Amino acid sequence: MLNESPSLDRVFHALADSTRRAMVERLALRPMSVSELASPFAMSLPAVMQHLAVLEESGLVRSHKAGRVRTCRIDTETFGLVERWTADCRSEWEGRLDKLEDYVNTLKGQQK
Amino acid sequence: MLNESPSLDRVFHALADSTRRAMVERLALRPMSVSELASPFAMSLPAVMQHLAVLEESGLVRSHKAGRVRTCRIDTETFGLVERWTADCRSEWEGRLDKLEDYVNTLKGQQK
DNA sequence: GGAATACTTAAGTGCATGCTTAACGAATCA
DNA sequence: TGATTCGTTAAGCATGCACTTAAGTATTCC
Repeated sequence: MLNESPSLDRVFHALADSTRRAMVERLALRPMSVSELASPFAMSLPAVMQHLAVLEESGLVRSHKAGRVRTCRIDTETFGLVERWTADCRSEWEGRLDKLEDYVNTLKGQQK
Repeated sequence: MLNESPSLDRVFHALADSTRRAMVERLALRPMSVSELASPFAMSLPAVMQHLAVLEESGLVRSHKAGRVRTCRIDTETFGLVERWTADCRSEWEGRLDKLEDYVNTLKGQQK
């Protein structure tokens, strides 16, 4: 299993906060400005900016500024990191279960 | 999108630490005792126990004790939570891109 | 029974995280 | 030009996290 720990640390940590996940869910609907993104959250704008910084450092979100407006969008490529890691773990485990099943079947065959 | 925040918080937080991810990767190979699980890590056993507690509370790992040995195994069902959430975000986003593409194609058609 | 094994609990420490308020900067509008 | 809007920076604070060491508690082995 390939070890991309530093970025996986960042990605999972970014997603471990429900405010940040809600921000990602909002940005999955469409790109939006910082203040529009912030509007449903009962916290100060600097707090939202800090969450946004965490999301950007993780690679889950990108943004660019035009005039005084910063527009944010999600970057689905980074979601691939998460999906790949979990799928790798799962397939390793399920492959093992299959081999175990084969082994049990072999034993059953020998008993006859 | 269904909001399973409390458990998603726990699951993502559990996976945000490289030691805990390495523990999960080890347990994906096969179930093992606490001390075997702990053996490759350069930290005290209590530290490993604390990581294990986080993993168990998240539902990613289960364990049971027989005699003085506690055996740990991963629970792939909980991985489904992660996979579902990320897939939901991705499909929401990609659905939007498709609709945008349709719209662009409509405009192109109108130009002719 | 006594020693070794396999965990478990408790308490403490230093650093990271998630906020806050209070300014400040820069683009747009009247 | 002056006011407003949109975002940014800085500083501070309470809480949480990832460890540590030290001292337990059951089991199993000899």
